[in-house]
Amino acid sequence: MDKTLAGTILTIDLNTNPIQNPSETPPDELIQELNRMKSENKKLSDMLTIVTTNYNDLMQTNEYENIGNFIGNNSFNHNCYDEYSSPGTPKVIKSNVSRIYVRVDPLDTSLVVKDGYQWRKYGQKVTRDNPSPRAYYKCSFAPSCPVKKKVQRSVDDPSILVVTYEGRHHHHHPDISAVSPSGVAGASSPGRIPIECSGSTPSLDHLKDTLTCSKIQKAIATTDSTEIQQLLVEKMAYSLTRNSGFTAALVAAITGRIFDEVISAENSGDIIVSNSKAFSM
DNA sequence: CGAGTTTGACCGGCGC
DNA sequence: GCGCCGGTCAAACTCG
Repeated sequence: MDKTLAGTILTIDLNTNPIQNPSETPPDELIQELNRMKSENKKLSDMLTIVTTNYNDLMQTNEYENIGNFIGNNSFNHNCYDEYSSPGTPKVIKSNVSRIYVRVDPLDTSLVVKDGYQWRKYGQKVTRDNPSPRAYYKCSFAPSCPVKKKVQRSVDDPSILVVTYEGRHHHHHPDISAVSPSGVAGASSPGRIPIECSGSTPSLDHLKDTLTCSKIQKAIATTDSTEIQQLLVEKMAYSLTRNSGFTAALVAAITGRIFDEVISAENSGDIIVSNSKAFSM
């Protein structure tokens, strides 16, 4: 278990399995920006602000449907969800609908995605445009919870499950510890940033409940907490790992910067990581 | 025995 | 109006 921040970021890089979209153009501007910031030895908070701005721009200008999350078998993935309608239709924002992708074992025929919530399957159907069946689930944790999800294998790549969430959970995450080996949880709630903190502080709990992608910048602006900033770095790094070039640049830039701060803090006796569990893998 | 899954039937929206 | 298709229902079934 590597509990260092640098280890966390590197682990994100190793565990993610970005699938390149052929139409995707590498965010060269971001790579250059990160390299420039690192060379100028900018402060982490400054880097976050700039990266977040570019991150939001990237998310808003993508022509293809929003990202997904690419992970190993039975792991949990998380990301920042834009809420688009299905591909092929005009880019219309559809409320409370999001889609993620999960890489699974192609030989595993079960349509099960472990996201920490409890789901009840209520139907399965073979659709016209995809030979693999689509499974329908309702959230069973809270009787009144309206959230549904649909799980179906990608027609292009059977090793990828396409999970479509509809609605938002209006209850707390039922089992935050059982979600993933990384201990990162809460991402099945569309539009929310998955943050887990074993030592709950009011500020972190507030973030956990209220942060959305559009609020990242505000959060950065209103907090001096290195811990929260690091969580945001993790969040953005995860989302941007679609591009291997950018991933490498991001990891190099941010981990280099964080490592510098950690080493500096250790030398000075300051405690930077107040909640190591949030970063442990 | 209760909770979850399976699966065929049914319903409603949409295009022709 | 009709047929197609995605989504949902609900009885039967399975499992712990």
